[in-house]
Amino acid sequence: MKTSTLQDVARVAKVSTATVSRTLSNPNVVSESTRRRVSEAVKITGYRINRAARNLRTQRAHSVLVLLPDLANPFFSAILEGISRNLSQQGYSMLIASTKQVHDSGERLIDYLDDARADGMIILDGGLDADIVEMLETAPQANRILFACEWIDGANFPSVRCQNRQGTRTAVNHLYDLGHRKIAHVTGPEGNVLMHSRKDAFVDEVEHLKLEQRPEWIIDGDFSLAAGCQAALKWVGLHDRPTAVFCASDQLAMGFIAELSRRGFKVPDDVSVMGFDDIDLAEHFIPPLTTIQQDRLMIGETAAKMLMARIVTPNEANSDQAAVLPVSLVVRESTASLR
Amino acid sequence: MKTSTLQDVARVAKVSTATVSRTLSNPNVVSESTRRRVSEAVKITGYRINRAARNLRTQRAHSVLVLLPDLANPFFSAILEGISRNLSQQGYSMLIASTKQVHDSGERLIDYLDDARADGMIILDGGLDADIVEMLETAPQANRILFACEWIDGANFPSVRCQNRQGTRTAVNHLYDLGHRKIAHVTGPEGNVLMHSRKDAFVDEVEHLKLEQRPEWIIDGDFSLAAGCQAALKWVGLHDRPTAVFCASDQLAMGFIAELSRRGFKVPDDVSVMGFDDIDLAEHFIPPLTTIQQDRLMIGETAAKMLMARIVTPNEANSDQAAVLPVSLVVRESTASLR
DNA sequence: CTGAAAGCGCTTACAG
DNA sequence: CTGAAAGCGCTTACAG
Repeated sequence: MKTSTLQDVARVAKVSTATVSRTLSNPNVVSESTRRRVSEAVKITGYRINRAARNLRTQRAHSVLVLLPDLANPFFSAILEGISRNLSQQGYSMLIASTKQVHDSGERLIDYLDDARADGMIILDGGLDADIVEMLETAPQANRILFACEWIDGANFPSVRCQNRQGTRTAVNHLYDLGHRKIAHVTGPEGNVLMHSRKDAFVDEVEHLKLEQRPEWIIDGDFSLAAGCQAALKWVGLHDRPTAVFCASDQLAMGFIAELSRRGFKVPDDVSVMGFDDIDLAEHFIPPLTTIQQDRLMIGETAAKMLMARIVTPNEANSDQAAVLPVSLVVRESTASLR
Repeated sequence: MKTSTLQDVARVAKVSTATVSRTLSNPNVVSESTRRRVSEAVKITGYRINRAARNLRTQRAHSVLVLLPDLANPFFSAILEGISRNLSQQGYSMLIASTKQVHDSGERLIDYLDDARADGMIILDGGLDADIVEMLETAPQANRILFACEWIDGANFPSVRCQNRQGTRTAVNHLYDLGHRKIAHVTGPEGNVLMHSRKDAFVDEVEHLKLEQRPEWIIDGDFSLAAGCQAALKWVGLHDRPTAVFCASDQLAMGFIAELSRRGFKVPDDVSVMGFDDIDLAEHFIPPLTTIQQDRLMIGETAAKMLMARIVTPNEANSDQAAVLPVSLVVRESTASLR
């Protein structure tokens, strides 16, 4: 069974293909009777538009590429959901690839835009190499590239992110309000924009609150469970242990707590621990994790919306260079008053 | 800056577009000197193929749709990674959508194939409505549809899955070998093929080992953390508590354990608990989870490979109707000998 | 080994 | 409001 084309519909409806096309894309420019005849013919023939043909003709791929650092990282799933929701609403498809894979396959990121596979891209990876960033910046399609969650310092791409600094301040103040005066921070990976943003805000706030600061209370991590475990060992080894620890991600916090309980420490009795993100697991963890919530669904939706605006009306760009979405404190049971 | 086309390359190389096309897709059918001239011209013009044009001409979308029940579920990320790896190797792109979203947007799944957006689809959702399944089965492109992880009982689609029955048997025997004779099972969601497959295998194996069986030792769940918590409450309420519990998913097991420790029970001291899947978190959980490992990366790769074979050579299909991938027992600390 | 030409299935000025 | 015609950028028999 051959799938039917505009021609087939036109023949059945006894109109030209132009008219069928118009009827389908802009019904109110044709007459009532034409509309009826065409929609009847569509039903009879079982016509489905051929997107490849439309894409070629309109010079639009009608799809957007989402670029992740790593497909296997569950942090991104809710963001994808948000992006996809907004995209499909506008008849766009979502293409997914990981930075690493694109690189390994010898392709260049910009190829996706160059070869008409995608009309724009949302990049969730702030760790791109400098030469790749430069290639993206100087590309003619640069205005159809947008970052979400992470971003590139110094580059001029629009971005969607959460209030990393504000969230960090809120976290430190939550611990402060509970009476904690010795607070440690487990950081994200070196070089990561989120890591720096949160660490800087942490240092600032601790200073602002006139709390004691020690270099060994800033513990290097990398957002992962494993790094959280490592950090816990460092904490255990400190002579003068902080009574509270703010971790740059929930995964870090979970690893931290896991390792501590393995060694006989209790959270929050022996130390209060906070995360950042509020991933699904956070509320089911033992103990349920106090954390800073970012609305990943909204980050995704906002990113898609901003990108689509730039794709549809490329001229009016640069009106919204960045969207910074609010975060909120979620108090659960991994933090407690200092006794 | 306009992107250059085959025409531009042809002009610079002083050959026909046909020759350029040949050189690019099948270099060894042209002469050495032509090859040199063309690749020189490609470099000069910065030519990138226009995929929309190629797709239209070749009647191939060069992309595959992966259909998830739910984008926000982290269980699938490793599978996507596997699929994407294989696909991009063959120059194919990966489109992602969720069953729910497609349905909500008023589209039909088969549209993706019908309108030349995708050449095939990998469905990770065994819970499709019967009418949708029928539409897929009777479609002309039915042979380019494949299920992975889950499948549809009674439908004739090829599928990739893990050894659900064998894994379950292995789990029960692990507990048996540790001395447990009273073993409970927390199931997946009613109606789910994996739930039935694992539950049936559980019942069979318990019977085969001549263990005591009681209806209340089969606890209804649904793969989620929350359901695991619920199940734990049921276990606590039993007069004669099983000494070991096999959960149909890791998430269930984690919820189960979390709720138990909230109530002062210790795992594995008071009860041994096992999961199924071996998700990333399993080894970092407290206690690290004994579970049945399925290789999600390989499931993804195998699915992509099987589908691509059917897309490239549609005729030779039906040679491999199902791939059943091995699982393995991973013993950690959530199970222990009965004392 | 190479070129001229047709055509994939649409959309969109242009003319009426 | 409608149709004839051009053309998006490729690939591929066909002929030489």
